[in-house]
Amino acid sequence: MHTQTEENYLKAIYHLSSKKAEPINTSAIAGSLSTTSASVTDMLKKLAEKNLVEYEKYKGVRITRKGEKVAINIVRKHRLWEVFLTHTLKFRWDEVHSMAEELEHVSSDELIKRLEEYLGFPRFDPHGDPIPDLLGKISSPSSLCLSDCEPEKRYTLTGVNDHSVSFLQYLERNGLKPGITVRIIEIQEYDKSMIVELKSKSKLSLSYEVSKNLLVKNYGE
Amino acid sequence: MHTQTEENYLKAIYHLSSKKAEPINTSAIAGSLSTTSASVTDMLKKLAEKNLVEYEKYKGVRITRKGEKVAINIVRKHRLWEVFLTHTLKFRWDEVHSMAEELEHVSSDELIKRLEEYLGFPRFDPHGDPIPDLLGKISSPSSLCLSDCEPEKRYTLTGVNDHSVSFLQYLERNGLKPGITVRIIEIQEYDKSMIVELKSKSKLSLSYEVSKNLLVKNYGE
DNA sequence: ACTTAATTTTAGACTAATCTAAAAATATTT
DNA sequence: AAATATTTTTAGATTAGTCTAAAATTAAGT
Repeated sequence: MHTQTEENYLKAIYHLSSKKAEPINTSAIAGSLSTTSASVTDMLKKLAEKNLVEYEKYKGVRITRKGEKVAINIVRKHRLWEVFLTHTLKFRWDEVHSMAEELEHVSSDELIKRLEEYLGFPRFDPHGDPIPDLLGKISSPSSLCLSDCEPEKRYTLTGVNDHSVSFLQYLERNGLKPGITVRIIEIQEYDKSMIVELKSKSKLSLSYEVSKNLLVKNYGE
Repeated sequence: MHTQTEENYLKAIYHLSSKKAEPINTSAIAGSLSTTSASVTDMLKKLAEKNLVEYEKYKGVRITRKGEKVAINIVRKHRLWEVFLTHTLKFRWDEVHSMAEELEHVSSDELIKRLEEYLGFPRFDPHGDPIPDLLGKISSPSSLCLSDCEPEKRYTLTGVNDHSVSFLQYLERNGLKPGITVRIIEIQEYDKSMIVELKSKSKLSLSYEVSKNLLVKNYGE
């Protein structure tokens, strides 16, 4: 259907579109794919030719409905494979990204349908990101940040804003996995760091930088 | 490590080496990869450069120890993914080949180790072909052909010689899956066709062409 | 052994994706 | 608004893989 490279460009443009305002400029895409602006320009022409993006010289690019459908399907595959790798094969959540980057390009849609069914139609991947369904519908993830939460209450960890391996490994080392419950003991005024208690009764100090990158929902919801 | 194309060439040369006598000639490789002899020649030079094959102009090619290691690892991945697709995701055995052709190029060796463990260290794929272990060791598959078997005895179906989709679908339609038991009722002298009885007591006539392509072991062994 | 046939390799060209360096367009600063 | 800086695009080259058509080599047939 489309080459792996085309799929990676579309995925990058799709992700950038949901963060920054459109249109997306060339260098942003080059940055997120670790390539040069010259290469991006070439590819944008090709994608525009196929009606996957709307591109005007020097004006940046926006993804079309058609391109978005392709991108969402890649994201869907990526996140389902991540669930498979953590849930079925017991990889840690900081290990799965690069493997899923390869698996997401395996073409069969029937394969991914069966995988989804086998995994029990999960709605979120191990990092708390929502998994698009067969029609491309995406349930909205929790948008509540731990940094905006109140002392004394309990919260369930649902996802992260920072997907970097180093952050995920930091969480892993401190027993902070998705699904886990924390109770905020107190918030320090001077640096906004907070002390939380885990289920195991052990206490943990989280910097503002960390709590800002943790997504939660109210306990019991 | 190696490109997908290089891996496919090595796999083809490896498979040809186990069927025909070495050295393997250019057109045989071209045939099995549906490409041209010119392309094969180019690739052989590149593989020879990397010490993956021994190649001498006009003399054909033979795979090296190093090349064989790479090829066996691809075969290992291919067959483990086939087990996953049939066993875990419930695909029919005639459906899995093309998907496994893509999955076999996913690079992570750790992934395949975990998959093997999850599947319970299967020794044969759904078509009865042996799965190389981590060290490249391959247990020898059954080499007993149903066409060489005797009337009145019972046999367990273990594999096939012909891996074509049409043959596999023929078997599927007639309830002939690996693991199934058949009893030979009689063998016709004039065309060597045989009548076999399945577990369900239903009788089936198999042409010599079919029985020649079915691998079995003695029931109970 | 000599001619013909088949196979294999080279030569040259093409596509996809990439790069560097230079040119063009846009944005920013004073 | 002119000068400078930044961004983006073009131009030209490179690598991997592929092809067709022609040349070189090996094999086969009489």
